[in-house]
Amino acid sequence: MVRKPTSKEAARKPNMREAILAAAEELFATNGFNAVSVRDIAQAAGANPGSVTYHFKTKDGLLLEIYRRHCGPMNLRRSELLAAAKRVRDLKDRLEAIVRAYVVPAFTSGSDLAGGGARFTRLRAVMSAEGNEVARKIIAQTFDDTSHAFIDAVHESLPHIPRTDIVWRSHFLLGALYYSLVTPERVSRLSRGEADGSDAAAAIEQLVQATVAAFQAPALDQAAPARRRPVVGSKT
Amino acid sequence: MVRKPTSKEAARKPNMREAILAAAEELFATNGFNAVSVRDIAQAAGANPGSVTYHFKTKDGLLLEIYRRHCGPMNLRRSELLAAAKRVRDLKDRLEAIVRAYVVPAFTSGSDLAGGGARFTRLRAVMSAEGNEVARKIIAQTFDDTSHAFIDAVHESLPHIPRTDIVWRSHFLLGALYYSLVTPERVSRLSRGEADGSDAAAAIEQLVQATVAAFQAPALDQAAPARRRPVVGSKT
DNA sequence: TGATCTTTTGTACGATAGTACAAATAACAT
DNA sequence: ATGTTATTTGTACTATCGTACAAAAGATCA
Repeated sequence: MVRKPTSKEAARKPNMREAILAAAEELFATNGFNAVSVRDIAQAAGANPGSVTYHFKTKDGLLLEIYRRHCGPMNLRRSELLAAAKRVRDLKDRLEAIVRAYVVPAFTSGSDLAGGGARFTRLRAVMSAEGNEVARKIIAQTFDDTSHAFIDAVHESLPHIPRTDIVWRSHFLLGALYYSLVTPERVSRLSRGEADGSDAAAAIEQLVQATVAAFQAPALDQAAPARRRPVVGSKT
Repeated sequence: MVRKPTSKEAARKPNMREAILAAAEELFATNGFNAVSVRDIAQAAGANPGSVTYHFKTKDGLLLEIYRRHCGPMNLRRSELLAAAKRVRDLKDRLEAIVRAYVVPAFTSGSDLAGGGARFTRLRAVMSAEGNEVARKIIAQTFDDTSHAFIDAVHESLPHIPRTDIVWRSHFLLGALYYSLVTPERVSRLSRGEADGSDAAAAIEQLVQATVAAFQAPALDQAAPARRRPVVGSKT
């Protein structure tokens, strides 16, 4: 006979574990952690709820595995791009390359995982907003090294800017990046259709351009609040 | 006996409704909508779960009321500040004043409500990330006018920048603003204690400075992608 | 004071949550 | 084919969810 489904394509789903991971990633990224039930995930993956328990033990374990899956590749990609960026001769071009090294992997995945890194980055944004404990721990111990490397690289390109300012500005970058992935439709809406918020390439270019300019802004010398500013009572 | 609690201060809580609103605001802003139960809110407010149902009917109704409470005052404040900003003579100063008019009310409340607008803005950030339906509807129909007015004002200050770019950059501003309120501790951590992420005044100054620079960045002419950029394969 | 209205409390109900676990099934080495 | 392991299914348990509702308590005013 020709070919019994011997080796691979035996079951309906070739790899249920992957299907569950992908479904969970998508659902978590768009609805948050608590709004999504294990049953929702199972259904989206065409699996049985018990199967989720089998593969990942708990719902937290599933989230943990999603992070484990992506963190390595994405940070590796960032390191590579950052190393390449630091070799750029022209100072202006170098800063742009550094920013790009930070932004691009967040949009275009750090591995061959289906759907790209945009989905995972969006998931990180949502978990961050929800104050998810599992995510917080992983984030701090996995991304801080990368963030520091990025901040240092920017600082080397802009030695006259205090490190504090660079930290703030790179924080703004991450916030802008997250928000672009969380509510892209707002860009389309506010631009009255002239721009497409879910166009990753456009988002990257806009983000890089804006961020480079922000980094290059004059330092904020907190020693001299000399110049009077428009009065806007600070109640805090 | 001295004084029976005759008129006002009869009940232990002078205004339970307000206490519930405040507690819900705080809990939603830090944990998200779905992670917080009505019982959590009631307990934090020193109330009975049934009391929440009595005052707000449903959990969605409670969230709705929080928005109703803040949206008016905050947008009013923004309008006032924006109007004042548009009267600033110097062009550079005007742009800064416009940005400040957008940022400041988000941090310092649009009313006398305890805790300030920072908490409400953080709540908006979290709801946005969670894709909350109730919030999405209100946001679109309540804040879009303000956003358009802001974008128009910036555009008038920078006529040579395409409106599309302004939209993107103001979107980044909102993302940065949100993120600063959601995870201020990250700033403290990455700056190794040199900066305090929860210092609202510092956040405002940094954000305004960076955003003004971003707005002033050269336009992104999508007609000419002439100049070669560092190669970073776009998988999307 | 007593009648009426507002607010708070206590309890309960149905739905759904996460997860445990035994039985059923598929995959595979021998 | 058979025994063994890996995976999937089905079901069930307990906890908690949002919310309804009647009774208690408090406030208001004739």
